[in-house]
Amino acid sequence: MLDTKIDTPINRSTNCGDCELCTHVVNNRRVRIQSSEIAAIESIIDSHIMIEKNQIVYEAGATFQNLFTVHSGMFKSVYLTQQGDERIVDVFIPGQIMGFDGIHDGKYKTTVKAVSSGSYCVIPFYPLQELSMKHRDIQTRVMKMMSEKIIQFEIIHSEYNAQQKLVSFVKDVSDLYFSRGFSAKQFPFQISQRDLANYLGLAEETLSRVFKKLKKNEILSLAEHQITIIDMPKFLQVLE
Amino acid sequence: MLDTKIDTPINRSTNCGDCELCTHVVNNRRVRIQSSEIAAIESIIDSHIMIEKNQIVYEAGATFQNLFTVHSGMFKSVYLTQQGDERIVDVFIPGQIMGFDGIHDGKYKTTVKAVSSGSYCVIPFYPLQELSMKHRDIQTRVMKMMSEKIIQFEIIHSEYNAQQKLVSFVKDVSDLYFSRGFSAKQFPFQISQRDLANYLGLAEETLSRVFKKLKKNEILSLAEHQITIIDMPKFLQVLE
DNA sequence: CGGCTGTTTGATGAGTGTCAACGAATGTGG
DNA sequence: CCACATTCGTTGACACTCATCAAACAGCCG
Repeated sequence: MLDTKIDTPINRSTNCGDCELCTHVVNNRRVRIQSSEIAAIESIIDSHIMIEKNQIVYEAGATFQNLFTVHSGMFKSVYLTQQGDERIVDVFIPGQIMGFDGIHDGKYKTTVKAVSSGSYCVIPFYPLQELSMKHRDIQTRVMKMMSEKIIQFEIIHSEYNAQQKLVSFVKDVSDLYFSRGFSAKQFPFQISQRDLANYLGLAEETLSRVFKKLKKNEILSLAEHQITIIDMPKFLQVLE
Repeated sequence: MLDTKIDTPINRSTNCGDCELCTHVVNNRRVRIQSSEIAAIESIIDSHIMIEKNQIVYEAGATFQNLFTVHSGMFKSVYLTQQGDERIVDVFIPGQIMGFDGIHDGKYKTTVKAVSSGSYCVIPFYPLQELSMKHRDIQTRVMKMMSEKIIQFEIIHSEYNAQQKLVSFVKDVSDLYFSRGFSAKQFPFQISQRDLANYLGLAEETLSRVFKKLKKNEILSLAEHQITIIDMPKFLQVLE
């Protein structure tokens, strides 16, 4: 993997037409779909809504109407268990689509909140479906995005130890930034260790100890809400 | 939950028009979509292909062309890790759709095999897409099924102990049978404990001990490839 | 400055994985 | 139909990862 570009650390964002709806990955790089279709999509979306930390994008139980795409910042999807505790089931970074869990029965199943301040776009679903009836490629894109999410979950459901869980998550974020032209080795990381531990199914203390160990072994460090992958080969070796 | 019907144990199957493509759940029961649309779907599918235990429905890496629906029996979806070991990432029973992991980039990501002998139907994807361009409801059904799968994975990714993992799986199977008019308390269960342990992320020995404990506590028993839920309230209590 | 929230550290134990071995069930070939 | 091989499930002993509890520390904001 090459490092082509290192830019300002906080809230790097996608341009319109760069989210998953309008792009797909070829050789680790994002490529746009046809511009006529992008124009059609742009005509229905509502762009760049600013949001503060901990504010809500959509709430579990609310009527499903929209999909959303992250423009900048990081978002978390929270599921409330029957026992009443919150479990973070997904984390989103710029370009990713949120809201697929609402399609099934017309109600969102999770609550999505901003982890840090950021911005997002609104994609009204029924207009999007109208477009899908006319543009086959748009229908295909939506299904492909959902398929990708299914694959992501199939493969996550993996038997990793604590260190591998963390490294695997950091690698996913790294890959996503890289596919959008940012540095794979250094990027913003605003999610709290508490939230991350919850998402990875670990105790907060365990996660803290794993970070410490990774820093001691000069593999990875976290400082000022910024991840630095110190030694990429060693980093990747953790997952073997 | 009421028990309306107890039938022969092995290989109970769905009728055509009863799989997830043509039905949705209302109040724990499956209801069919419009018959004109079912007819359209039936015109493109290839029905009731018999298959023996361990035979392959589709293989990881093969070109995506079809979705599949289980008609009878049980199927497993196997992912080959980079280290070369097999992890079972999903399990399917009658009515469920297989193959969504192929849409994303045109290649299946997992291999699907029959756990027991059974039968399945083939749904060619591009003809299905053609239908979706004309029938909005069909497009919606496909997206809803994918959404349901996403939700299923979001919620699985849960922090259960060994006993809860098993009970949760058995409950999912029970619910699915019940929604199709079969007994919720007694149903066929042909998957091997090895496969099930793999799927649940447990050691085979641990799973065996959990079954033993559940039997001792008169909650659940497994005999002759048949699950019996002995005490439904106690059974459900395990998940609290 | 005090009161948050988020992170770190240490001590301890429960839950599971691993290893080894055996028994039960199932399949196979003569 | 029997003898053997193979897969599948069971049991016990042990080690290890990680959750839990308790407490202190660091950073941030009013």
